[in-house]
Amino acid sequence: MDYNFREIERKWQSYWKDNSTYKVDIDKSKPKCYVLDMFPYPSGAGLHVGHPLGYIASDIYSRYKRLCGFNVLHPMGYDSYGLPAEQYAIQTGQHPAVTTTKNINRYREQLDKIGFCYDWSREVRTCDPTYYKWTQWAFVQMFNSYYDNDCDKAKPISELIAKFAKEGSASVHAACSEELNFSAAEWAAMDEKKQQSVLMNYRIAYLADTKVNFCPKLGCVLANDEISEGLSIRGGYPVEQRVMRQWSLRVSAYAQRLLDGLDRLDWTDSLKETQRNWIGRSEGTEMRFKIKDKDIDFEIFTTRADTIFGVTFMVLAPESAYVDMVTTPEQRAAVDEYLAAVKRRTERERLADRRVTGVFSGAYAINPLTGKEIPVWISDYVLSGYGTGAIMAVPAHDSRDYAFAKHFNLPIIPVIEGCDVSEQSFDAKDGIMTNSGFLNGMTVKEAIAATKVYVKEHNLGRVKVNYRLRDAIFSRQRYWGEPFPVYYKDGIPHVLDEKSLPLELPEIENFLPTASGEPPLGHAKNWCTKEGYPFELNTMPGFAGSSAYFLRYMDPHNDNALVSREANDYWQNVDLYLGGTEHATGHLIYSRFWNKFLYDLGLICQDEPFKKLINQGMIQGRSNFVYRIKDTNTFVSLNLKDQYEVTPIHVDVNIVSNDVLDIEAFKNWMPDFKNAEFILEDGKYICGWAVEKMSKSMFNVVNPDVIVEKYGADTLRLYEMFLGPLEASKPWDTNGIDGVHRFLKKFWAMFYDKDQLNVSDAPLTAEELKSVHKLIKKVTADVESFSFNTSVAAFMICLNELSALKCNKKAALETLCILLAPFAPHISEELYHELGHNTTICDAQWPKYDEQYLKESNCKYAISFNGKVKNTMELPIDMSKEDVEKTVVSSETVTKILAGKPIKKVIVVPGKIVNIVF
RNA sequence: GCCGCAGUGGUGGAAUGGUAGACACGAAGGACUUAAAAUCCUUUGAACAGAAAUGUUCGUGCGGGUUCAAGUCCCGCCUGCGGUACCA
Repeated sequence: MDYNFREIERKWQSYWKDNSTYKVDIDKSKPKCYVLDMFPYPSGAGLHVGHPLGYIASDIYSRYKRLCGFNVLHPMGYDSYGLPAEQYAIQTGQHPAVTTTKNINRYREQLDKIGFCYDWSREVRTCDPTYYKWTQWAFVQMFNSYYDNDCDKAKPISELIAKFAKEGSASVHAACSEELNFSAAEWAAMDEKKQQSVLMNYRIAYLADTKVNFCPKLGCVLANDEISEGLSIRGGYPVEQRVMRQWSLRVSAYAQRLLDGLDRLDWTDSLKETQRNWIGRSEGTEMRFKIKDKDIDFEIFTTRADTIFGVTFMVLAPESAYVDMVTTPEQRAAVDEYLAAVKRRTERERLADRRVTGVFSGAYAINPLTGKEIPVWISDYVLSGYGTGAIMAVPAHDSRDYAFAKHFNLPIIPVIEGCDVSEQSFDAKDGIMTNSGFLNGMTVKEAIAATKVYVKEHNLGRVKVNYRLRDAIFSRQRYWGEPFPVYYKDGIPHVLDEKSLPLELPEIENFLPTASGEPPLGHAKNWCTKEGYPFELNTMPGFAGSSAYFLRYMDPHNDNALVSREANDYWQNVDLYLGGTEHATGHLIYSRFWNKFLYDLGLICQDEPFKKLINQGMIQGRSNFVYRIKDTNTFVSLNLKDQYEVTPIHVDVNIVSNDVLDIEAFKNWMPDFKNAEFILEDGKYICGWAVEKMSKSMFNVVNPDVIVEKYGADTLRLYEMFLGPLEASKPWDTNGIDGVHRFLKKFWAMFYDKDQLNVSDAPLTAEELKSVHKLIKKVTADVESFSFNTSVAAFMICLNELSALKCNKKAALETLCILLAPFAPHISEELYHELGHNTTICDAQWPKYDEQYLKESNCKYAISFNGKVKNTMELPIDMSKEDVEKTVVSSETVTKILAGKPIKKVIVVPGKIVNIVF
């Protein structure tokens, strides 16, 4: 019987399903291992061949760990709330609930064909009320918490209220939007509304007027990580700045912990670096500048306190509150005009057009160190959201200040010895200070430290750490998301109590977003509490549901808690997390924040959610082209195309095989090509190719179902791994798949003859044992280090060796089955079963290799002369270094090659090389 | 600009400082076959020499260096990819 992968795969997939083979429960007798894939958005396009890459890798690891005796949690679910799902629904004119269910079913169907070992009984969907109850619950916890900077953790807001009542704000060091100062008496005097608005300043989930990125086309605000270069990542629509009353999460309170936590994680350096950049810690000095003749001082932030003697002007961000305070009557008109012009510009225009603009405020500030008067300008190159929204400008040593100074003809004073600032600024942080009073002669580093001390001693400011990381804007003016468990009473937001959760998303007819930003939930009927208090109309963003799903998998059906203490104590956190790099600054920041918050509340036992993280590469498309001769319906093969004037046309890669076009299929592909004619080479039409993004419009989408149908899931799995290193991006190229398929056919044919297994009970010979143990060693090491491509190659080598030895022995097959099971579970399961086992291969044990079989009796030395290898020689393995040297040097070949030349040195590396230097 | 990663045959890609190109694809030749498919075998980095076995030289983006020995380590470039950016 030939290798009938269709029947084998169908058989085992239904067996695993019927017997719940991969269902896991807490089992304290075994060590746990939690292997997780980033769960997918069920998009309308279904899975293409790139999606399963990471899933296959994690599946291999899960199966391997299971065979090693671990109790492996390997779940899967769907991130089904949020923009992508809703956009798809809008585009197809259907209700998102309908399309989401449909898409999920399609995903599941495709996933099932690949033979994953997911425990589907633990599936979660973020749009399911039993799931989002816990998303809402977490929000309530955040609303009821504040961040205490003294203990560096989140605490109940009730403790803060008690402190306010006792001693006012004096002893409170909490993360907040704005520093407030009030006494216990003042607190007591505040009415309910005032107190609530003060508390809002401290809550971890808070409501505030915030400058947001609003995308009119999506009808919705977006978080910073959802935007790139002024355009929305989803859809690529323009984004503008607006001030809106929005819910936010105080992620910034966790900036330092998010940064510190990275050191303890087994993630790639590049990903950690991306997060470090995103968090953007910068240590500097906050300094107070007085305005001349006015009782105003304002603070600036700088990392280059050393350059204070080079300050020649100040710049305020246009949105800064100081603008209004410092502007002189004479300059009022000019300033107003400038502010209006800035406001008109969209974020995108501002980014695209970086011309220097600005206006003089009329005011002068006093340099606190030199006492000199310096003009105060207003310009949009200073950002209101970073630092204090005001800077001291040192044109000699900052390229932006330099451009501004040149444009407006402001003085430039260099303060570092020997630098030339006639053409450009000198930004480097090294050199010796000059023109700088008491700093003269110091290095930049010393000067920064000295200035900090000076500023502190003279009470001119303080040392300050700034972070680029902003609070996460948490409201979306969209329908398809978690409703906030919030109602308004006299305009004051209140959260629902736990018993009333979940607050279910109401059915509405018109769920379309609006360009003005009115939330669609405004259309919902009776969207209020029993008492008639209106509910919040915004919904939560996409990352809400994905921020704690890894915890829910531990205990997915628990009605009383997000995760029980018992389940969390056992499963702890994710041992291996697999997904794309695109989540580096979004999901992977938010979920770490969310997890740390729950940890602070003592609800979970680990403060980092993902111990090890691997980013699988993207699979790009490999497009094929045909070449149409201009103004004809004739197509010319690739290598002849230069003789004609041709237009390349994308052709569906599914009708091309090894770059050879299926001409009949092409004629039937589109009506236009029905009567196409061809100029062939060697009787074939060869197509051109290029690597592009995998997309429908390039006709280069390859669907995993098609591969499974043609070659089987085992071949697909092996091939995706064989394609190259897991972390590398690579084009999908079907050209090599035959080789992997051939391997499985050979494997089958070697042990299966006619209608039955043809294996002997004979023990393995030394050579066979060596081959098998070499494989065990290699595959074990490779799987541990995620080098799946080289382990596939190792299987092929071993099979070739055994085949050359005509080894169709039971002992060899059994070991091969177990080793191959993680990679190609169906064929392994079938052959394992045929060997007489009546349990699944999951009950087998990963084999251990034995060094004694790998030992060689002889050892091959490479003999090199001056580093160049000229010969090899086999010598007994137990020979001493000295004896090897003697034997080699006295050997005939060496004597011949040396021909009497004197030997300077002989280097012997045991088992490897003998180098003779002459 | 800054940060990170990479550059090896016709192709995808292997190589704890120790015989570069494993394994696979493709290609060429051969076997089986009426033929094709499938399968199997041989060759396959380049150049030169040789009837042949084989030998010689050159070869991991470029230029230097360390070393008996460098794809691998160090310094200086070039190119490509990814991230990020008026962040003071």
